[in-house]
Amino acid sequence: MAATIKDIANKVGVNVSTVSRVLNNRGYISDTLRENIYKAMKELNYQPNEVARTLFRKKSNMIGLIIPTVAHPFFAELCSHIEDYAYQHQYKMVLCNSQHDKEKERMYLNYLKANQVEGIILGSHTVDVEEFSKIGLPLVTFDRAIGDNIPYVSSDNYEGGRMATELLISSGCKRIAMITGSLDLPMLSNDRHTAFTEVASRHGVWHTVVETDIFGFNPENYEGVISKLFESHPEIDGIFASSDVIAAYILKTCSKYNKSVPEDVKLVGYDGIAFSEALVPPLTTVKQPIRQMAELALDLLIKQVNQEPVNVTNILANELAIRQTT
Amino acid sequence: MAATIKDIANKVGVNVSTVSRVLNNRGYISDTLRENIYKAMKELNYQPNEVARTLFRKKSNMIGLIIPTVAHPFFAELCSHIEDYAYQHQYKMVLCNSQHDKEKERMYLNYLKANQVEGIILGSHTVDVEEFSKIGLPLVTFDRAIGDNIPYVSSDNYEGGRMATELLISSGCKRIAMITGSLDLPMLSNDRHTAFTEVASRHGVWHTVVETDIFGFNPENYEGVISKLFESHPEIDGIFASSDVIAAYILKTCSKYNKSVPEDVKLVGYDGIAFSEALVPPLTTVKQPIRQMAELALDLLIKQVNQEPVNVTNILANELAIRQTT
DNA sequence: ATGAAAGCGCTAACAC
DNA sequence: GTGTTAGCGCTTTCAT
Repeated sequence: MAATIKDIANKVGVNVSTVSRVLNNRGYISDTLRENIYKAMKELNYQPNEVARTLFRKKSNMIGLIIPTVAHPFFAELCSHIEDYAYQHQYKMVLCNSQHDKEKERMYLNYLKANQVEGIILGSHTVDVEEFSKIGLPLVTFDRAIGDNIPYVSSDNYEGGRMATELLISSGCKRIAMITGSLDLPMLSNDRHTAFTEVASRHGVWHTVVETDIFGFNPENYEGVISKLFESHPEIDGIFASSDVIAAYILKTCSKYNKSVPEDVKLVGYDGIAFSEALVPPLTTVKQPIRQMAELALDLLIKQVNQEPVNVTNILANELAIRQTT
Repeated sequence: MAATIKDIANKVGVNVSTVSRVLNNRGYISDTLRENIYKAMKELNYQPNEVARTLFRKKSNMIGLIIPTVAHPFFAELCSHIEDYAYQHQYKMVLCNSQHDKEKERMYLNYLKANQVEGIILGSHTVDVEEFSKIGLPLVTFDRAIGDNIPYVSSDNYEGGRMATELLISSGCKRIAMITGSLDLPMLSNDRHTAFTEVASRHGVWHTVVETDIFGFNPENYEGVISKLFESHPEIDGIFASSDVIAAYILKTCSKYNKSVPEDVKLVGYDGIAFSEALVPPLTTVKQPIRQMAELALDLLIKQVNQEPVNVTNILANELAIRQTT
């Protein structure tokens, strides 16, 4: 059994409140007593029980992060940055992969609430909006506007889509396609698609859009969808992928169909994950400021915890990283 | 303020212990009372405070996972599977990225202990072994044997290295290289390297080994190291990479040096992460059973929590996935 | 400068 | 069947 504050008090022959005081540096304690108490703590290898402290203080120093899956590199990087920044702010992070499972998401929401997390960062939401509102906990979402007073952070999706599409067109593409994750979810990232069609139309460029499945990270599905596109529209000479992962599979499929990139088809991805640079050829992509997004999300969460006002809309600029697929 | 058990008791006009009883389904409660209590809970949107429960029960249902960084795809997949399996067992998971930072790792260790996690899964350890032993918490490590009674799980690194090297040689390679992460850390994955040199020597095949930096996921470093190898040994016709991420950069560098894979140089990776299939050409690799490793690790942890005996050594077989780089 | 006592929200003897 | 009480480990008035 780990030593408690009582053990320390008994050992030194003082009251627990005295020990508590040195623990929290409150009030006056004679130097010798303080020394003795520190010594006893060392000897008994004492560590304050943070659960008990949390119960009393009503402050857990813990946040929850709910994302579809950390196995997706974009979320992995996001998660890594959030954890990093949380650590700097003395917060621990419980990681929750919803797998787009409504039930799991709901369970986690309650779980987190019951465990007194101070707030939740949401990169996934399949559960109904009301369930979030009634949770009564500070919330920040990624790429989802789910309520008038729930702040969200996202990259400038429309502008990102615009840049990608303009680049394709200015590079000489005449027949362009967009391959995107499901557009069924009400996500801000759907603006990438809006921009694509608007820009292509404005330039009078032939274009088409194909959606992959809803689960975002399903390679078999990607390859099938892309192959089908190449079969039905062999003349396509430019593709905008809504994520770098999809772009990687496009690259793979191009190789299968003997199309060289960027000569036969040009390709632009989205996200700017680390792997996009390792691809052959290195992927031209719309680079989201992942680290800033992560830090901003946590800042917004902490502000809410501290009852400070926050902006609901938080859109960060992307950077077009022109590499060798365009 | 969230409703407490007291609020429910007051509302229904009973004692808190009665409410607690229905909460925990203990003892006899008249049906009508039970109904009333349930109703009150619904109305007040009551949720038991798990922090209070943890304090009393001395059971937090929480584990800690310490890894170098979840931004590395291998750890991302591992983490995802651990979380998945933990959820199935009613455990929550605190994610800790040590970034190979001794101080951060140490802090997290204490943090987790103080927060009464039931055990820790360690995919990173820069801290001294004694610090782990004295933590007095169930522990399971990945790829690291840090103590006689601390169970570890790993893939069969030697056998993996052997298969990879034999494949290179049987495919006709005459001058082979291994590019590996730092060998300075006392990790079991170093056996991949041992196997490489032993097998190559036994076959009388010329071979060389180059180490990248210690931080495992540093692209600039990878590219430099690989380029240097190609400059000094242009005749190399086979490479074994100690991770798929490194293999991806080798592929990229091959393209830079106009070496075609697998014609000019053959390549075998290690890990079997999702991305290895998306590469062009799809990467031949030693596929670790990541999901099983994750589940086994948690099983071992839970067994320790329940005071059940466990095997210290837990080595799982790899599968050689022969794709198109050999 | 230190101790005594109450209480954070919940559970579990022990009464009756 | 239900209430009373003590206590999990800690912090914080309020005394002295």
